[in-house]
Amino acid sequence: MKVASWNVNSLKVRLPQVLEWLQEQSPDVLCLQETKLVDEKFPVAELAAAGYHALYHGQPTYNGVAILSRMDPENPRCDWPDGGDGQARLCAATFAGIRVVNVYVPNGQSLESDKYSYKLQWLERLQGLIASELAQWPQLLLVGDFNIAPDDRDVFDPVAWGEDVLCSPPERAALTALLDLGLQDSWRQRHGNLQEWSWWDYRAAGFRRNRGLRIDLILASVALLPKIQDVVIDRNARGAERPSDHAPVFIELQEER
DNA sequence: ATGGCGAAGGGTCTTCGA
Repeated sequence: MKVASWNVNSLKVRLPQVLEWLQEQSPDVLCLQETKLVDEKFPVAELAAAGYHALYHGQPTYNGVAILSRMDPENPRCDWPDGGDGQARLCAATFAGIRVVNVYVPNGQSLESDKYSYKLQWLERLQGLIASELAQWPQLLLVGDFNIAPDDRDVFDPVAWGEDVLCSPPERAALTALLDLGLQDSWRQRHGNLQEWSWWDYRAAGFRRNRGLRIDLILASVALLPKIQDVVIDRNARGAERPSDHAPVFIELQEER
């Protein structure tokens, strides 16, 4: 099974690229972040024509997440048990017994911002949600745009970036707390000390100069670790005409037999 | 050289992203 994650920075703009990528890579599941679409405008028909079901959870202008899948999504859920806070940043479903939780973690803006404390609160709530999901589905993938570079190997210039937002100790501790539930950063696990990025700033020729961060992650529960065949960041998509600033990331799992 | 791009909504600019 192939499960992918991609922050598309507006599905309205990026739909042609998404359809092309689905055709080219044929993932079983593609989790999207920053769709920036209200549900009424989600391109259900175009994706169905490409052979994909869609579970989507949007809002006007900001955020928005979706899960596209070959299989019908089982036990779908969007947002929190209490109904959330109006920010469409989470959806989940089960495919062939594997729970896929798709998140768009708040950016945080700066350490002084209210958005930063919201980010830390959001991550703490996510920890509770993942604990309960794991209890029900030991085979779990937590994927998405985490807006956290796990450590300095995931930053093009860690000295310049320092402990600023995306790299601050409290954010990294929140990520560690998630991992401590029984998850691993699958790309890092597979690739040792390799340095690749999943996001490059639109400004300052970030992609051309390969100045980026690895903030789009696929966390796999320990029950899935023996099944991992490969984990890939597809930087080709970032070089497209009118690209998202994020590249797709995907994991390939050995099929049950 | 600390700003540079891109998207959205609304409207010729502001806010946000990371």
